[in-house]
Amino acid sequence: MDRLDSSLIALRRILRATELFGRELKQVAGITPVQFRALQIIAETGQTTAKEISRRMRVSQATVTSLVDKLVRDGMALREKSALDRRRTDINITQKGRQTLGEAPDPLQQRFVRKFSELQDWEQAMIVANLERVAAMLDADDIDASPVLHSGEIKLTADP
Amino acid sequence: MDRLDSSLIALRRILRATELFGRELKQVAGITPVQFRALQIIAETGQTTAKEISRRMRVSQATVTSLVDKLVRDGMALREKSALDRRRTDINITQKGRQTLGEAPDPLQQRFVRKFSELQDWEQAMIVANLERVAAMLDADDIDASPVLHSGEIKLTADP
DNA sequence: TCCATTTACTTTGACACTCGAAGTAATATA
DNA sequence: TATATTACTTCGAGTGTCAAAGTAAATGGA
Repeated sequence: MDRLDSSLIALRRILRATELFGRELKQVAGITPVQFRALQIIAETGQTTAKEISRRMRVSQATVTSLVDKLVRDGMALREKSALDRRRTDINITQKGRQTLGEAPDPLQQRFVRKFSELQDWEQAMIVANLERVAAMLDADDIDASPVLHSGEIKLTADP
Repeated sequence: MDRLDSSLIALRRILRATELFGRELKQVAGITPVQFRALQIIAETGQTTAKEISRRMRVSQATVTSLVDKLVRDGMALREKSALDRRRTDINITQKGRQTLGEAPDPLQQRFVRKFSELQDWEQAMIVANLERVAAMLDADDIDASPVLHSGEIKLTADP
């Protein structure tokens, strides 16, 4: 088998691992990766707006509404009309939301973090360089993702 | 920013690129990545069974049924009772299905393939080694994916 | 041969993610 | 003030996914 095939297979394995992780998260923490990511965004500052989630996750506002519906339903978040601009709805994280975030295993990332940390310094550097190179080859180099291993989040480097 | 963050970000970029590719494919070719992958499996031998698709994509048979329903609805595939074993349903690809496969851009993979092919031999070897290492760190090393950049396909190394 | 088991697949009902289009409410602007 | 823009929700719809239950066919004893 040639190198190209090997590289594609390795990529697929990486994608597959994240997919399986999603199911794991759902089972263990009772929250889906997408909801988890939204909750993370809310948690960053304790509150945010639908618009902001929509922008950062790159999904429509309609999607955010249904997403937040579920978080509210499950007691992880609260909606509150903004006092400053009453068109806005501030979305706040609840105690339970924080707890879920804290307790959710994020097992894929933990696994990776643990193993990565055990590597020699030069090995880490090499892996980072190669991963970045692959990302660039996928033409994903116009985006700037956060250091969280989840579907959804994305930030344009030249964001307004 | 430390190396760990950098590596996670690079991984996220890779995941994100495949996600965006999925939407691109849907827009351009009118077929979703999952359906595309199923069609590819059918196309490999011209026909296959639901069981086989289920096994290779690692989804339940119920999912395969609804997936194939859509392919049949869209004229990409046909069901036909097997003559040998009448419990079975052979799923055949149609002319239109082949055409879709042929014309679908699969842009992410092409992009990657093109750029990867331009690399020096030793660079390719290094990237493969590093990707495989990362895949192993994600604990995905008990699986053996096919050289196709899509969600879904997966094959156990110790498949019966 | 006959019945129980296994195998292959479909149906049903359910949930999550996603969107576009249309609607509501509030702010900004000309 | 009238119009436009912004922020969000609602509604209707498509896709992916599964578990559980059902149907139909083959297989393997007794």
